[in-house]
Amino acid sequence: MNTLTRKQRELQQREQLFLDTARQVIREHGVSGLTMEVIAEITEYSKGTVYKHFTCKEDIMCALCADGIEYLLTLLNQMMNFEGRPREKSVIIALSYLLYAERYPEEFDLILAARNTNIRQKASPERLEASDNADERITRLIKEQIRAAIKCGDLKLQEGVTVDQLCLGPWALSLGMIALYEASDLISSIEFSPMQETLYQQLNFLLDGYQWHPLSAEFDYRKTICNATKLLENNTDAPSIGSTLGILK
Amino acid sequence: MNTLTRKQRELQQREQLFLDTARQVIREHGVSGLTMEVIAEITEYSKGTVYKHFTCKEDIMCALCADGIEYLLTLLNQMMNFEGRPREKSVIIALSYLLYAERYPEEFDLILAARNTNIRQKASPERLEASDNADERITRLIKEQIRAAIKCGDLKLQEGVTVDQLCLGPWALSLGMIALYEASDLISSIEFSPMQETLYQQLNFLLDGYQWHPLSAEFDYRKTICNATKLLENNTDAPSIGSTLGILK
DNA sequence: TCATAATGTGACGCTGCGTCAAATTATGGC
DNA sequence: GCCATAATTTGACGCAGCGTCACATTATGA
Repeated sequence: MNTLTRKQRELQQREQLFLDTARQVIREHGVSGLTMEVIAEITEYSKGTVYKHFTCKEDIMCALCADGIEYLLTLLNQMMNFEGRPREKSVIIALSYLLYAERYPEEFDLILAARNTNIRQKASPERLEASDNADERITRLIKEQIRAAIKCGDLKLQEGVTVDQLCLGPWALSLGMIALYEASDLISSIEFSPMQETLYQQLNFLLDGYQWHPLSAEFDYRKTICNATKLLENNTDAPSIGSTLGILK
Repeated sequence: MNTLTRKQRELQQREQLFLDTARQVIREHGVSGLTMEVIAEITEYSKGTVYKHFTCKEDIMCALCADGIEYLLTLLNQMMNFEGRPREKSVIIALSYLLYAERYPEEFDLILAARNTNIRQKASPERLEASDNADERITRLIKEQIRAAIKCGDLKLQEGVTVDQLCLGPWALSLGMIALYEASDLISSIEFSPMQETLYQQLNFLLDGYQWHPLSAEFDYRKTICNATKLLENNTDAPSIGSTLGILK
């Protein structure tokens, strides 16, 4: 029993090592620089061993993606403890997604890619489930805010509008905005203001449209953001995301 | 001179043939089913000839993407002739993007992929420019509506908000929503209502947030959509997108 | 009719994925 | 400590698909 758990621990550690290595490679050379060979070389294991953990490259990508969201969640959960109106918290959630993307654009490529049919078709069912799980936890967080807002009267569900749809709105807006900004060097027809600014503003418009109180005209969400951002920035650097080993500096 | 233009015409025709073939392959087998070999085989040319037209696979993907947007634009331009308030037209633009994605999900994968660094880095400068060009024309269309709305008093630009930012909002919302719905089978934590319904609703909220009149409570945009949708559906099937040859049914 | 230029071809080399038989290492009974 | 057996690790191998280029084919026009 003891032996077994030690083995399992070692396996888990190695898996984490592979993932950290993969993440590092992606940060340095982009998703296209990630190959199974490279992971094996850096970790000084063989390709075969890497394949004991992951069915294919796409499997690693999905795992990284889920891991990233998981990490975001730990940060968010910390932040959710502060006292504040539900709308404040919603804004923070949406923007933290963006902060993550701004800090690690290569990894955000992953988050977009992992929503792509071709990737998902190849990844193993277990990874997909893990990925789904991470998504679920993040949507739960958002939905909690919506429900809280409804409960305290800040928000009223209009006829024919569901909580799930309200959850999709800011999510889609953030995701789409990040995707567009990632490609902003390609899009010459738009003058791109700082992404944070634009998303903040559009998000306010959207939530104002929901009639989610306090409306942006009645409240200074900038202050909320400012505090939360500081909190996040202090934290993000600490450990390599998802790594308990800190092998990769 | 005459010979030269004939030659050029032939070249152009062949390029279109390659593109149509590639599109067809993607529709049938997804982006991952697209290989240079397959295109060569189907068209009964050799790989080398395909490479005379496109520098690499990513180059074809970018070209297809630009072509798709170009096609969307021709449809949109037709529709823009109807009498209507600027907000009506904006809603139509955003939703037609979605209709295109719903009809050809494989191709929408392309639109997402073409915004991805790894693809863009490989494509040729010329393709990127063509792609940028298509984007520009579509943003111009959106911005026209915004400016028209400002001019006729339906919309007032708030302090610190630019036309470009207002253009990014609905664009990001649509793009993000489509991306999320593409992955909806993976996301079990959300109950997905029909995508059109959700996007329509969220878009209304966003534009209401802009205080873009007439507000959704004051006007039935559903009717606008309904008419426009019919128009689009009749048209979309006619020619294979971008193809003047109609070789592929 | 033939020399020359333009165009098209597919065999080839390369990279990176994923596999699997063989080598290496760990385990546990004596 | 020794050996049989099981578990783990390895890297050579086969394969697919990309992109190239020397050669083959076709067009041009003198």
